[in-house]
Amino acid sequence: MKTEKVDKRQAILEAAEKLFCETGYEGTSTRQIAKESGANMAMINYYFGSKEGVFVEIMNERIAGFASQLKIINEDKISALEKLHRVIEGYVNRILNNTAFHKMMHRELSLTQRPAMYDKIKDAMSHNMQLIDRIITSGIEDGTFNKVDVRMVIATIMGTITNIVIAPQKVMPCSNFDLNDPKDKKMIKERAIAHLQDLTTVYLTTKK
Amino acid sequence: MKTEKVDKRQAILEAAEKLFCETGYEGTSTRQIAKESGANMAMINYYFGSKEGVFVEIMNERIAGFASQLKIINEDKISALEKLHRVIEGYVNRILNNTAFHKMMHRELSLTQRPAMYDKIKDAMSHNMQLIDRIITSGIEDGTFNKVDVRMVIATIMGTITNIVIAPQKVMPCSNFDLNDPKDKKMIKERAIAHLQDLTTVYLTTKK
DNA sequence: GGAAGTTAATCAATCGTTTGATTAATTTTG
DNA sequence: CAAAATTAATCAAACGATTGATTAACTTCC
Repeated sequence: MKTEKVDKRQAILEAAEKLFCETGYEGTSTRQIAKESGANMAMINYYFGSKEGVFVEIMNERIAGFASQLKIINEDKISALEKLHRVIEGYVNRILNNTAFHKMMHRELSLTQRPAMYDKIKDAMSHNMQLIDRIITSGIEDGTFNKVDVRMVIATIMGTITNIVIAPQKVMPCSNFDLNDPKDKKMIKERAIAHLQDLTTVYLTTKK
Repeated sequence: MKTEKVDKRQAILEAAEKLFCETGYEGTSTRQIAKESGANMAMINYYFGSKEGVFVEIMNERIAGFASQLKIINEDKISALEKLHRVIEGYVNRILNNTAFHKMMHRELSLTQRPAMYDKIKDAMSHNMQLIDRIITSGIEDGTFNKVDVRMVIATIMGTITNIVIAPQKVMPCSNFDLNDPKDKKMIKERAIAHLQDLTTVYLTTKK
């Protein structure tokens, strides 16, 4: 018949991610997920075993997507500074294209409980960190970068982006702008990239 | 008798804050709060009306405490850079002395729901933002600072600190350090302050 | 004695999960 | 090929447990 083959499994994942982002993991009930996805409640346990199973699956898919998006930045042709700039650009774009998920990820990361999720998120993040660490360290070693606190510089790069996503009203408190509006998002992206590239250039390469 | 006058009201507040920090607002039950504080469950509603009332009271007390701690930085004697450095020092100390609360605050801030709390936190934060904004803007106006994206610089300062608190393993992933250990905390504080002061000095005052 | 503080018991509502039955699709078999 | 057997997907209903909140009785203290 009219085989409008709606993939309920996928519908559950998408509805759950939306709800987890909006109201948090604990704040979202399986009944809400079922209603939002148009699936029966039992389908959640049928496909994912449990509510937490849904969450884990969302994380797995996202992290896998992120990892595959990780480009090979280490072309020997370009300088450490250029590599860093590309990482910043990629990182800003990635996170600002998935603001809701990124907020959720940080929320769960800040919970001491749920150790499985914590480790999963941590591992995914530490990979990016090591990438940035190697770039900055190599720049220091070949003398193009100043000797700086590498881990703190990384905290600055990641923290700046996260701050923009989590508290956008803090960046432009007066205006009624919206990260969901593509026009506003584009503008914020450009500002963030320009700022971080400028900041790192000045801080890492200015000879005192 | 041994009138070790235990203030149940205060005990509830302290237990609730501890639990909210560890397991989140939704993840903490009133029964847990009662057990942890040694009070009867009805005491929670007797003193605070509701579970959310406890949360609001915690926020109110914390924010009030923070506001009173806000020193008058605007002595005309010192330069904009010096003012900024003092703000950084104060901000790092304040947040790293209340890491658990700060984590909880950010978690709640990242939830679209609970608008009352959202506004309360936002207002408390925007006050600090305006302070930093005024300092940087005045520095730009009198020519001692470069023309920078002020809001992005603020995002960098706040984001860096938050990043350290929320994901400490990202700062020192290899070592088994602990922000609850006073020795480690002191070290991280000093590194964060030194880094942010150095960063802002170089970025804001280096003539291109 | 009366207000404030405290308690155990209980409330309706909601939680995540499970059940048994039913339909739809696929595979096996004669 | 077609009937039978098997598997996958879906459903409404209900499960026991837990939720935040409230009640009414009791104690403490001024």
